[in-house]
Amino acid sequence: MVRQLAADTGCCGVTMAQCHTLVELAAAELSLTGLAAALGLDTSTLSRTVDGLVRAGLVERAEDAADRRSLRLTLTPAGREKVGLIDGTCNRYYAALLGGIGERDRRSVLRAVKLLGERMRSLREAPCCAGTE
Amino acid sequence: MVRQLAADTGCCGVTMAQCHTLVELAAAELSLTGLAAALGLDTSTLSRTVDGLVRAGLVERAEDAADRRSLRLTLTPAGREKVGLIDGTCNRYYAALLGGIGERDRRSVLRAVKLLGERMRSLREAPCCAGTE
DNA sequence: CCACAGTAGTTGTATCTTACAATAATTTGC
DNA sequence: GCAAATTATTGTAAGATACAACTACTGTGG
Repeated sequence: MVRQLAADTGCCGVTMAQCHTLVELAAAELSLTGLAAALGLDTSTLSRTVDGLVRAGLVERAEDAADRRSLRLTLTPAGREKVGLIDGTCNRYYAALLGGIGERDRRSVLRAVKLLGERMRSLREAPCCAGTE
Repeated sequence: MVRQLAADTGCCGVTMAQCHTLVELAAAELSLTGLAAALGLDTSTLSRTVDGLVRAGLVERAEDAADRRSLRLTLTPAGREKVGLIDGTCNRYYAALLGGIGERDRRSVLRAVKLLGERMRSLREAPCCAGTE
């Protein structure tokens, strides 16, 4: 059962939700609501996710002097290190993914993914069924 | 990217897991283990997912005459109707997605997605963090 | 200035998704 | 014919997520 946990938390030792949160916090220091908006999740969800990250010593909750209701969520050094690890893993994965694709195709794939991403953002609707993966 | 949009709620009134199961069953009548293999999930998970679909009147569990341990999982008429609905929704979504992309680009996007899919399947590793967005 | 409306986080509760382990019912292989 | 393998179900456990209720604060209009 411990093994299951390790396997399930295959993202460099954190869960997916934690991973997304860390990466988002690496991009910008945020409040909880800011984080929720950035990730499109509920604040209650994020509050608990952040709990886990704080317990893991990867994130710190600091008071915002300007608004005492608000949090300033920051990565600890360990948190930054973890993000580096995550980035490395992702990059290696993408490299492996693209590595098997010819030079010319690769360029077109990158462009296509960019196009699709933009298009998806502009639709921003609840779709249905991810399709063939 | 896929995950972000595919996740979240209501796939035409069924959950995501149910949706995947239905679509898989529409492609082929399967046993529980067959379904688990097709979807890469545990049989216990699928057993419960199927429970829900049976309760919803979308799937039927029938005995397999040849092997009385085994199930023949089949869509009910309502189940088939639901799959039609799902297909329609997906198709409309994809149409909307591609509709905003020029004719020439569209072809390249389709090809790129195909390439990526093949490449991913051949890697088949724990991916770690869906990446940006 | 102060009551009251609005905002930020947390906690309670509920549902969904998933997996591993144990179990019951069968089938199959020797 | 019995031991070993297979099929499905159930028990247990964890994470992800949302909505609603609650607390603590901020900011405004009288």
